[in-house]
Amino acid sequence: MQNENVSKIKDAILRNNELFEALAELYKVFGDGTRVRILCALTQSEMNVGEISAFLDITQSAVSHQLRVLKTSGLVKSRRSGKTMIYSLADEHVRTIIDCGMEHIV
Amino acid sequence: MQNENVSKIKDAILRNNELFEALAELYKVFGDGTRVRILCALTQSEMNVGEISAFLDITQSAVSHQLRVLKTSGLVKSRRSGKTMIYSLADEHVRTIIDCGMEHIV
DNA sequence: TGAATATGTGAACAGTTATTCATATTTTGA
DNA sequence: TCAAAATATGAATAACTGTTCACATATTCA
Repeated sequence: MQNENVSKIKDAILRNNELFEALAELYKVFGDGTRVRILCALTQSEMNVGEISAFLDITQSAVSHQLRVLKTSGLVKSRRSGKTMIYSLADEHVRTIIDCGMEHIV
Repeated sequence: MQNENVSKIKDAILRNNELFEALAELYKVFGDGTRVRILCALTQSEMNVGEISAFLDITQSAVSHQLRVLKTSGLVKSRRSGKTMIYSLADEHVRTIIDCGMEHIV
């Protein structure tokens, strides 16, 4: 009886699309080479847009567009420093998720 | 001098697109609601195509298409049992990656 | 203030992708 | 062997996404 309820709860959770959609949305952000490279660069140190652009050899515009995606999804944060905007990882989860994926690849 | 070399190595790695492209490819697979739901369903127990289709209320064809993606990318494996094909998670990494993402959401 | 530098943004285009529909393939059981 | 059941697959369509280009915005410093 207890087990039956637990099972029902599990089913209810599994049928709940919202949570999985949110999970998929998160991974979707990681599912782009440019964004992953930006995130990985930021695991080393914070950088401004120009530095990211030069370091990864990606157009400034493309970097800016992707930084917006990353910021909107809460993976990076930014602060202004004079004329430049300095970006950094929003929290440690980002590092963890990257490591987690790397673990599977290597 | 040692630090300089380490730094150069880090740079070399960071500039290496292939690894990050592979990482992005992996996450791209998780970046779809249907696939995530299938994977999550399989964390509970192995299932055949019809069961997955009924359980998640997704067209048999759509499930089959996505299972192929999941299998090609090494996230699920399958075995035949009579007329049905039973799918299950390929390894524990899948569970770990899902948990890792969930951790960030909740 | 105004030029220069750094970054953000909108539109457009090209490429990718997920679903559906129809149909092919494979296996079982009579 | 043949019909039925289960799964796979190819083509087509619709929707989404990343980059580029041109330009807007914002900040510094002379």
